[in-house]
Amino acid sequence: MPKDLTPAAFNILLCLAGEPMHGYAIIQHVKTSTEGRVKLGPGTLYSTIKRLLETGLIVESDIRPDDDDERRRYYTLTSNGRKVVQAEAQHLERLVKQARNVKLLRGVA
Amino acid sequence: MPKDLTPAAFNILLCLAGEPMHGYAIIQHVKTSTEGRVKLGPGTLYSTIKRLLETGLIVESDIRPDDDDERRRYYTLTSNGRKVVQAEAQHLERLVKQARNVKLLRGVA
DNA sequence: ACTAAATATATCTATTTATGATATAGTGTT
DNA sequence: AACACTATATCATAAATAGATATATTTAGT
Repeated sequence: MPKDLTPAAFNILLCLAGEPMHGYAIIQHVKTSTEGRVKLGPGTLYSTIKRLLETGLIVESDIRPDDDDERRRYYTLTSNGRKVVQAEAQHLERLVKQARNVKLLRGVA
Repeated sequence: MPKDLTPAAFNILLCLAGEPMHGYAIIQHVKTSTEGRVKLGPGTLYSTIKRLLETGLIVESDIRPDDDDERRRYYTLTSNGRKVVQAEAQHLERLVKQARNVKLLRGVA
């Protein structure tokens, strides 16, 4: 029974579900895609990445573009990581439906 | 600028957006409405309620049914609490859309 | 070439949250 | 009376987050 993801972990996995990415790119991707609402600091980012590696939800990959910045470390979702982030997304979807049911959001439930 | 809600705080406010409720009822409501996926323990519940009272997102109300259990303490959303939970719901809605965009969920974005 | 800003990862401490156990007591059922 | 359930509350611990600091590389401007 996978206990559910912290907000930081979910945001990171959501990025990686799009494409493999390195840490710094994740910070910026989260920042722009949420229009500044979510700011991952380095402390949260790297400690969460460490945890995600330990729990096998992501792995480091050596695939990278030619002439890429050597410092970058790329991460990809594992198949289990994908399952877990998908389950969390479904959970959030249900919460959003509930929010509609109590008129916090417009539209049909 | 209201920093965003913790998962526990969001779940509690989402309950109260439906109707005023007392603590123990919130625990059970969250449990049943999430089909057991979210379990609020007493530690998380009461410390989060305390915080929500301090930040003015909820207030205690003395309105209760006749012959109700005296021990119960009912809470209601303040207008600011409603605004904050609504903003968080909108944020979650965007995350769900992103999840659809990367094919973690089915359906149209 | 020199400089400054941005990129990139990593660690550390402090603060904030979450968890689970324990405590206490009222209520309802058999 | 005994028991399970309801109801709130606190405590100690553990986990997660935030923000500062450190270090080094890369890129852009002058």
